[in-house]
Amino acid sequence: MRYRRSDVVSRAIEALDDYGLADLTMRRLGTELGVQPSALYHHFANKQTLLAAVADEILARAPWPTRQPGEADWVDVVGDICVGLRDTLLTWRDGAELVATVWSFGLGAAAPYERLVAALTAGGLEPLAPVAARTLLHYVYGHAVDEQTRLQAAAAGAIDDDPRDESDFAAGLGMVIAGIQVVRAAR
Amino acid sequence: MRYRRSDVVSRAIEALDDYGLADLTMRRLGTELGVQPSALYHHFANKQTLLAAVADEILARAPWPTRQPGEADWVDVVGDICVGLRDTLLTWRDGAELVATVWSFGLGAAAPYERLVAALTAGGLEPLAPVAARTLLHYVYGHAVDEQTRLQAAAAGAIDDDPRDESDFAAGLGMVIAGIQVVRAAR
DNA sequence: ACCTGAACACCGTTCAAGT
DNA sequence: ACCTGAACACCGTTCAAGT
Repeated sequence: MRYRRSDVVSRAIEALDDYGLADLTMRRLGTELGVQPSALYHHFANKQTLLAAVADEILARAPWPTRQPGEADWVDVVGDICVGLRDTLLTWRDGAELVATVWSFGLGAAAPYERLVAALTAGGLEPLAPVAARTLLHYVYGHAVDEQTRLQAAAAGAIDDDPRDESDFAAGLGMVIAGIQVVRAAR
Repeated sequence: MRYRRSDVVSRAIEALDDYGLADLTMRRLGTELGVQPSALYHHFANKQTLLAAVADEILARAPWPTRQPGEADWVDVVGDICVGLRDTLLTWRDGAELVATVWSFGLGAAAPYERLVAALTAGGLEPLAPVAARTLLHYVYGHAVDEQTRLQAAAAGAIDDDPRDESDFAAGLGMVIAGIQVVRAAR
């Protein structure tokens, strides 16, 4: 019954996918591990820290985009990052909500931001890179949270299923990227 | 000690501003009103419904933009709506988080979306209006949540104060609006 | 180093009963 | 119509003590 920090994180990801973020409690996770809830506080200072580790692990398991900064147009590299991020968020139940929250609180999940800033900087977007990266992330997280919430609400029968397909995400992403190109050209 | 639904909502807004969303509990709100927590369930089916009513009331108290659809360029009307929405969200503690969540769950807070769709439609943006409106809202909510979270984290001394001024919001908003213009012209 | 056991100070929600 | 009182099934977190 002796666990390492990484074991707890792995189990937490499974519990997230099985029960959802609202039911990912310290007590339930303890039960899942066959351990008292208080034992978790040996590995993590508090629940927020544990959730940050889960968000980071979700991002670490994401596949890396094939086209690298420098190899291709920044528009393609940035598009790859955003599409890949969205896929990863939707892979795990409540993944978008969790990662967005952890990032907002500044506790972790910084990888997508850093990758976007790197791609934009390599594309010569400095000094616009930070604003552009955050704008892209706000769009991706906002869209993914909406989509995931709607999917679950529909599954629970709470609201009628109003399906918006993947082209919806691509359309909005196209707008944001086009906007970045315009502001860049206007400088 | 007899309250109407609207009295409860008003008190809930004050409690939100005083204690924050995490501490806006049914029990605390009951105490605030001098009433048992169970009494609140006479006015609202559950906490989610109460929070939706609070979000709607926050939006109802927001000042309306001066320039109306048809009177001015859609770019200005849309800009007014987004700036006004951001101001309203930042006026109340955790306002951005609350309104964004209620909207995501489809329980309320639909006014900004409807106003944006109307402005975009009046500007001849159909059939792009719904995608454009959601993209704008994802940006505004994402940015406002970030800003509010950072302000509170800094106030609590959790993270160092890394101030980003209002021009940061305007810069991102300019990108999104420019992107909408591009996609429109490309059709 | 890792965990137990017990406690503290809370939650949202239900429901019979009161006025 | 609006509220009380009591209960149910939970929370996150702390901390002395065990191995």
